[in-house]
Amino acid sequence: MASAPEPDERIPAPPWQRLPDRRARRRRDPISRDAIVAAAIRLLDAEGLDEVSMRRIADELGTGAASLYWHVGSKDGLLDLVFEAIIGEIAVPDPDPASWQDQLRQVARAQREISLRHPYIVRISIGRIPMGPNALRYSERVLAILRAGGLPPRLAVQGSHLLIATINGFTLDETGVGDPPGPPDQPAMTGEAGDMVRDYLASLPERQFPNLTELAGEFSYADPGERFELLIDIFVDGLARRAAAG
Amino acid sequence: MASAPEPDERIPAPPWQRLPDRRARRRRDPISRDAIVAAAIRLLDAEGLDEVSMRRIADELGTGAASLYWHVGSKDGLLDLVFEAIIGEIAVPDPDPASWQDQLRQVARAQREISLRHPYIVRISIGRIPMGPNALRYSERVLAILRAGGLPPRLAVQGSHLLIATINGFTLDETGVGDPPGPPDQPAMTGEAGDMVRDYLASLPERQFPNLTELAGEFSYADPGERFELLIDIFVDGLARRAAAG
DNA sequence: TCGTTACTCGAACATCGTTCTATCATGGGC
DNA sequence: GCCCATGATAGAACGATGTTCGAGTAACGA
Repeated sequence: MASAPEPDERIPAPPWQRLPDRRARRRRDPISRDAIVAAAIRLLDAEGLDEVSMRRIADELGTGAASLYWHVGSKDGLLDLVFEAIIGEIAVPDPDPASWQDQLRQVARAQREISLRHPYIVRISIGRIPMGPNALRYSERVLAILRAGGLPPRLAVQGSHLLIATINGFTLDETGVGDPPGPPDQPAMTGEAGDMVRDYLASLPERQFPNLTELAGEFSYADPGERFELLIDIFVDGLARRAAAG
Repeated sequence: MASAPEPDERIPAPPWQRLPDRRARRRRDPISRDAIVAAAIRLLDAEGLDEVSMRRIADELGTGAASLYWHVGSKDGLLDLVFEAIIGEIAVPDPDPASWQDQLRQVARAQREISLRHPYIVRISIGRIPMGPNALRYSERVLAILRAGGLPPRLAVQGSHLLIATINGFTLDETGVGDPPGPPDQPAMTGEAGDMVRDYLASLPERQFPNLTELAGEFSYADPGERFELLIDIFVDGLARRAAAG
């Protein structure tokens, strides 16, 4: 590319210029829709869903809350954009008929990883029908894998739907308790809190809860990763059997 | 099918309980802990989660919002009680080793029915570890079924956990959109909204979304009941295979 | 009868999402 | 050159939320 004079190139003011001294820093970084979404995600990751408000996001950008509304319309609109942006992070492999089950497992793990990196998305997704470009691309590519695997139309559509919902249920359980840096007034299911649950279950009246008391140890020893692998094993196996039977 | 009439042994309160320890009711005034919970559930069923505030509940009882706090401590504490009350509605059959898979299906259907009758409980349950007496009874009885089916300890615990989470994921999807209770019990993804989704998917660029455009029809004709049966088939089958293998 | 305990509730506080409106900056048409 | 339509900013305020405070009331044991 040669140096053709572009019409909209902005020439920065020379550093020695002191004429427009009236407002030295008048030209602040323009807040854009993308900048707002980025700030929101940064804040959500760092502080959790409950700590994020329009005013907090605006603070992060050095402006007021009212300014955001010109760009994103509402908090709900902003969360739509956040959801779309995050769903765009998930990578779905190109379909390979020979290994569609393994590919489904890959997709499941990728979705879980995203849900762990942004522990609020499942809660954000709740009232929303995901129909942005990234969401459509995601659905399209999951469907492609299932169809390449030979699933009939209805089973493919239902299967992709159920896979996503199932992972969401798991992730909701996994990330539901405890915002990232918040003081654990609610015990999470790991570590110290897991011990608390185990001890409490073990302390129950044995006559009334024979299984809970006997199996209390299993509750504290629950490795989420292991449990997730079990879940996708169950799901993918079951779906494959269903596909072979149909 | 009904809950077992066990001798009511005293269950100690879990260490993270957030309710005030008030068990003495001196007067027969219209306001009591039970009355508050009942009013909250009535209001939640009628108007949906977003429309329910402490002031609205207090109005329903002919008093002020501040009066509720002496009984339930906080809104979160009240929702704990609501969750407990609703989980108490689920009936879990007595274990029968010969038909544990069918019994699991029964449990799954019962849980879904509760989630349809009170479309807000899944969202209420999110930050909560269900450890009230009714929740414990529920877990205990589901565990009993799985153990009677011969599942080893860890698989039984993980399986019961995963079953509940999976159904929650499904129900979240089913009841997520349309918070106010629509007069028809038909979920939100059918009828007019389903047609809208189908038409939109069909209108997408075919080159970029070959599967979505081709299968658009399947999206509008999604019967939630059929899909749920598919889900529990997949899950129970997969779990049974896992039990036989291990 | 008195005092302590059990309970009620109006008023107020902080915070939330959102709207209103005044203002600023800038670029294109005269 | 000027001038105004337009894109964009942001302070102030509205109504609603969960929650706290504290003064008030009723009832029972002593």
